Amino acid sequence: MAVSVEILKGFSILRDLPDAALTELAAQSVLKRYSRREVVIDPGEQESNLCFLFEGSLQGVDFTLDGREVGLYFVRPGDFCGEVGLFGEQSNPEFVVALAKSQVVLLPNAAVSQIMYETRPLIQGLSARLARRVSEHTKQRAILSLNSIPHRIYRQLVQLAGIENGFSERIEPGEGSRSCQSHKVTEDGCIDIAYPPTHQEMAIMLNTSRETVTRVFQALQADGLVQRNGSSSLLIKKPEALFQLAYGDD
Amino acid sequence: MAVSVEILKGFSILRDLPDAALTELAAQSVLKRYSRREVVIDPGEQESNLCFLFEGSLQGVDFTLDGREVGLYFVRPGDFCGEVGLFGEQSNPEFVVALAKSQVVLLPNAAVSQIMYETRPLIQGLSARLARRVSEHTKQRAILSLNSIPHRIYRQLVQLAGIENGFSERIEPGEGSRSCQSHKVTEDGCIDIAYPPTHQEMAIMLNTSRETVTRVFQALQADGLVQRNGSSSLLIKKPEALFQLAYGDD
DNA sequence: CTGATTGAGTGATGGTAGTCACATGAAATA
DNA sequence: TATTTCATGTGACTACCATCACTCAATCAG
Repeated sequence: MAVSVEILKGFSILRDLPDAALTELAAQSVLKRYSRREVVIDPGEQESNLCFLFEGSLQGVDFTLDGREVGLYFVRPGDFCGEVGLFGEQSNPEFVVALAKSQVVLLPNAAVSQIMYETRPLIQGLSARLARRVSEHTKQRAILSLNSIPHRIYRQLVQLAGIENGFSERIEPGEGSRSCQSHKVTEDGCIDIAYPPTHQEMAIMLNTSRETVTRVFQALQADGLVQRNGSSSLLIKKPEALFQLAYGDD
Repeated sequence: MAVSVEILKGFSILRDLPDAALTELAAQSVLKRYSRREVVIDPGEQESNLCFLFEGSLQGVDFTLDGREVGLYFVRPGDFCGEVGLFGEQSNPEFVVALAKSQVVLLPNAAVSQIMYETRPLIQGLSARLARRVSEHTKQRAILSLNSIPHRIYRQLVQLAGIENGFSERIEPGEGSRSCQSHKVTEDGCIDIAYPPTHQEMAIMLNTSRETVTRVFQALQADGLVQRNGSSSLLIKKPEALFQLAYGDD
């Protein structure tokens, strides 16, 4: 059941932990496979975990009273989620579901919360993650403020492609800057988004309807900006043009 | 310039700090008055502060490229903001402006970040605050997911009135449960919201236009649910009815 | 006391996208 | 291979609200 220390070290937040702590954590953690649509974090459960995504794709979602689904954030390989449940009284406020077959390393919250305040790099990493999550929420909120829904979709795509800081500096094909990237740059300058969200999943992130997402994608495909390859890959064929659409002042 | 230790102790996160740390912090902090519309936190500034709101009302806002303003959260007396800038590489991601004349205790970030990892109750309180901020973002995101804009406004009002958990248990008039409340319950069961946001300020929180907020408020006033008393008080006259409107399944 | 600024109130109008109702295609499961 | 489920594609219709262009009232500064 236990996971090797090496695997844990693959996640940046755990990299600088003392070996003793790492072995301890590794002994209590498990690697679990999830299939599409499976619930990874359920706020109802009292036993919650810190979830490190090894492979696949997750989404944080909230269900409102009227049954509507709200998309909160995506989790891509190399990142983790479920850290909010470690702090404060209440458990994690939202659900996390798998968007695709995924492999997740589960660290029991109890194990982490026991040592986190004693382990400087751990609490440092966790609170930095919280701060980053706030920033991401803010960024997403800014996207939602656009009242042109196509623009929301363009921006979300820019986000997913990881070109939100422009496309000026040339990115080398192959390995990305992070440990595991979810998007790869091909030789001809296209960006390949692995396990892209479905239209429905994008719709709930952007507060719009599935049909509208479909229509916008149709237009983008017609202009040759993006291209679907089955359900596991979305190709951004003209990143600069997409960026221009998303942020251009025309 | 310095602020008394007693004032700092009025804020729950600082209450449990050792006296030595408190005196140290008090020596470096200042109490500053802001008038309406003044900027309390500017992400551009490198010198940033942790801002404890003593009196008045603040709002976190983001400005998008196209000049649109986005409302992120309200800060009410007794609470603080600016904690995101303490963590991670980047500074605070958003602006905080005063919605009304306010008094704010400013703790320089540098002073706090120097000691926070050594001071257990401090890092504990700060990370709990971060977690709570994430939860609040999520809650606000759920409000935004409503596609009926009147409903968004009803919910925001319920939030401001502090009755988001229903109005079943009787709240005693006078003092609230927290140290400083921004809403008071009057003898006849009304709720008085102090320093309420303007229509424009609500509009940017709810991703709608000022005019629409005005029209919805008109309707609410016509039905006798709410009432304005000048610019510094908004009276919720029928909290149950408002709650029903916000969450009723009819 | 007076002009200026800021917040609130109101009508008219047009575009947009949500909703409903399907059809098609592609996986997954039997 | 057959059948079901899920994701996508598409049209028609209409409600809703953003926008613009104002007025009015209150508050503030000079």
